Amino acid sequence: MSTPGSPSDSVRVRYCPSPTGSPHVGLARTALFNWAFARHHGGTIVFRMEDTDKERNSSESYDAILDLWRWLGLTWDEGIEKGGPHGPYRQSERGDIYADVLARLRASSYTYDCFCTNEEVEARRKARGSKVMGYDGFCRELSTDQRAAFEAEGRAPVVRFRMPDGEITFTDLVRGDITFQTEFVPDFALSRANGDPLYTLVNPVDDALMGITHVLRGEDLLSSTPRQIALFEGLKAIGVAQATPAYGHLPYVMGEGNKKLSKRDPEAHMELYREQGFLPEGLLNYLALLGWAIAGDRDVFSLDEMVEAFELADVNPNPARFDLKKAEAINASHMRLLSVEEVTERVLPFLAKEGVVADPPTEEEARLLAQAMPLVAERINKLAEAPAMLDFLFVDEAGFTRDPDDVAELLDETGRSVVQASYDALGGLEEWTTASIEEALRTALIEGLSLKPRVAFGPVRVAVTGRRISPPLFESMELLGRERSLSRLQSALG
RNA sequence: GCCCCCGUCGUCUAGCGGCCUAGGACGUCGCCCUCUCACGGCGGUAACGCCGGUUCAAAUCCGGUCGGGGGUACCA
Repeated sequence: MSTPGSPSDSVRVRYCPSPTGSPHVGLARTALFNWAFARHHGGTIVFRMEDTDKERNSSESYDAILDLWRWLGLTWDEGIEKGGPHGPYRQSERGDIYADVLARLRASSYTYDCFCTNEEVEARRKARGSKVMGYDGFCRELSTDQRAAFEAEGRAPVVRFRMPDGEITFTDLVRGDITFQTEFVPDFALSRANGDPLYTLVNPVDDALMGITHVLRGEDLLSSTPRQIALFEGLKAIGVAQATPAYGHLPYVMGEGNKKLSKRDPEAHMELYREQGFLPEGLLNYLALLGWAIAGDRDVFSLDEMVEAFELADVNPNPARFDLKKAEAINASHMRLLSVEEVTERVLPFLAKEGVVADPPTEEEARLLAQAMPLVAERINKLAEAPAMLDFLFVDEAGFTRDPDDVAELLDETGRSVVQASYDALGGLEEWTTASIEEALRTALIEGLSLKPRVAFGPVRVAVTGRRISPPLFESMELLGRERSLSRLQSALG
């Protein structure tokens, strides 16, 4: 399976979302690529929660992320709710670990205490006319006197990492070699003045402690990579890290225009797609297409096929725009891959939510549904489209309503005369079957009234199903039954 | 400003020096099927940002340029 020099079964990757806000498509796409990569190589997936930001964390978000991951089927082997040898897996519970690492780092020459305020740094930068933003290294070589003076002022230091001189080159797993001159990478803070560790510290520390071998993340983190690589040298020196992971930066998922899909954009939220009735496998298939292709002439595939074929070298570094239309088309393809029984199964929660059937459905409802779904399954592209197509069959006569717009358009005077003729033609039918209904109506309307089919059946459809759009009319009437069908034709006249 | 990334149809992409008068998918347009819708079928539309270089040969390699994006925090 594994070849020399390529990732082997020792691959360890991680999901590390922070529970702030609702899960984003970019987050899911990144998770998917990590998942596919790890599964392809028989590796291990660690799930940890980066909940260091006390201000923005929420348990709702935490739950939403786990819920989403389970729905999508993005499994993991170690971490949140699973445990493992490197826990705890919530950063909020790892304070002692970070404090210890920070203390050891502070005792080394890799860091130094910095007493500067942002204002002071900015003032110095302006005075110097420097083009490089960020910290200027002022506190790098503080004398004991200077230090004492700051402390006498009541200042508390942040711990800063001392970037080495020279350049840092790494081989990005999707982009190839990337080099940064460290003069453009300022010394960065690892902790706040109050001692709280920052993301810059905890993310690499956890990767180190959890033995992460491959870090696949968003392109937005590309420019922080030299800092992490430099930090890893320090972590290795103090015995916290064994090795520096390999990094791969996945392309952005963009929204409309040229902006990165932002949290404020409703299309960015994964819940939306779930609510609309996307299939997890359909959504994931589409997400996979954002930066990866299984073949030149094919874009519908299963997750198993993706795992089989996925290689990081094939990931396209270009940013990709999220295209709802295509996402829906891919989803529709997956819908057509399901059996009617499977579609029925998946549609059930949507029907229950809309009150079309009980939860769980009654025996009678289940029976009707089994008859109706073959008509519906092939004409919906998302699960949430089902209730509107089916409710006319399940609603009782007292609760039956018609779409006002469709009524206005199709049940005008001529429309009602068509309905009347239909009522007359069907009233005496001996056998109530799709074929006999169709024959009777065609005879009465097409031949009798010389109407064009679409003109003839439109009003009948609205009368019986309440909508201009419905499953096939004659089949629908058979399922509805003679009594209710006739009663609806009748009520459409009044 | 500075640093980094990116650049093939409207969109997602295939392409890794000759198979390319550039392929597929979504979209879009036209037609067919048809009781609505959806499906399905057929056909059309449409791209290698630009300029140099390397080479017998470049969408593919190199340089530049232009354009887009991101990063420049005691956020993550």
